[in-house]
Amino acid sequence: MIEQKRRGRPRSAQAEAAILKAARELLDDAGPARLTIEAVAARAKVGKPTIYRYWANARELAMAALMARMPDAPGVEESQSALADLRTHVRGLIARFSTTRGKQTALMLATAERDSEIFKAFRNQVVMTGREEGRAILARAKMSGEVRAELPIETALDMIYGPIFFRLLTVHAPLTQSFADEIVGLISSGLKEPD
Amino acid sequence: MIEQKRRGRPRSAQAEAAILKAARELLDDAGPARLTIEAVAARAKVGKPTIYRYWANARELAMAALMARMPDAPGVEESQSALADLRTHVRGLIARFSTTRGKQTALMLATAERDSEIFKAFRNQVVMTGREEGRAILARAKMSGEVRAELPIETALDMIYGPIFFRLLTVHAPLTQSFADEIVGLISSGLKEPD
DNA sequence: TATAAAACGTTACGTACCGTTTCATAAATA
DNA sequence: TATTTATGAAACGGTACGTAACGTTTTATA
Repeated sequence: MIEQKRRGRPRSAQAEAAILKAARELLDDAGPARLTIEAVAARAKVGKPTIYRYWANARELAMAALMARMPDAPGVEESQSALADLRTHVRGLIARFSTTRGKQTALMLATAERDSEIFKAFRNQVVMTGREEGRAILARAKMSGEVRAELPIETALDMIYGPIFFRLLTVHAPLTQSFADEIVGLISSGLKEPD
Repeated sequence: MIEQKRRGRPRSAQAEAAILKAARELLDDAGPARLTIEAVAARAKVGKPTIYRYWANARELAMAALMARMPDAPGVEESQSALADLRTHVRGLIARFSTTRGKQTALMLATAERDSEIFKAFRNQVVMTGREEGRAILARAKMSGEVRAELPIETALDMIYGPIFFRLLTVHAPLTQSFADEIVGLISSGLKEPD
């Protein structure tokens, strides 16, 4: 992809940065509900049309701002036990999502328009990359025999990410590190009486 | 509770019914986003203040309309195997929630104000009653020894409801009956190689 | 060097809902 | 009959939307 030089005045990277910065500040100060285009424009000292040139509406802008914020998953180093790595992975996941930003991210994910492009990008970045790592760990666990070969990996992954998401959104119970341990413990040993 | 006769003109049960009917129709035709007080008032041929006399805002009205719609859980009859009953329970859950109404309900749950009274009522009706049944089944499974005594029941419940909720909201994979079977299978047998 | 293209900030516009208030009217109790 | 409360209709001020028009600024191209 060669960068084709457009004819007229180039877009101001400075304006874009100011918009994203203002959006982030509004997310922190006032929450996603008060992230309005007009408020962002005022705060960033930018015209509304400039914002609409980059994003279609306030939701997309919010997702962009959150994407720029969410730290990447730290990445789990392989140890001898894949299940131990899984535990580390889930613990990290919970740590990252039990922040204000994490909650806002989950809420965004839950309420966004399902078929927009930005939603897919958002989902891919904030959910699916973490999921990739989980999938790799489980695959490794299969190889090493720590886990049975017929394990339905996708379902197992949903049983890891689903409960975290669930607690984030329904807040019926706290999202603690011990929850991570229980999830992994339960998924690895099942409910049956140990023989 | 004796019904204390109020002094003036009584509230019109007919108006309330018309409002709820209009709200349900709008949910079906246009989705939760287009359920506005003005649209409901126009459709129900009712004044806006009448609506506000019953509900504080459009979200509460939407929850009320959905509550009136969600069918109660059918209730699982006890069989000899508690785990078989659990499977029936989860299958029923998925059947009820993979409808348009189920999706709207999940969305409502995810986005509602956490501390409003109506939210608690809503959550209690659409989530917690089902959860009660799941909890009872798991307790029975403990009694019968189908499940080990140290099982963290609340976490196990989250690992049942969480994944369903997760797929409903992220739509990364379909919500099928076989998903129910996999969840129960996975939770009851764990990931370990069967010995 | 002139021209066309594109983005800029400003301002204004019409639309959609919000939640509230006012009003005359209807329906109940005291 | 007087009082009280709910009703539907209409209008209110307010917020935010998304778009269009404007003149200005910055760039590539002819």
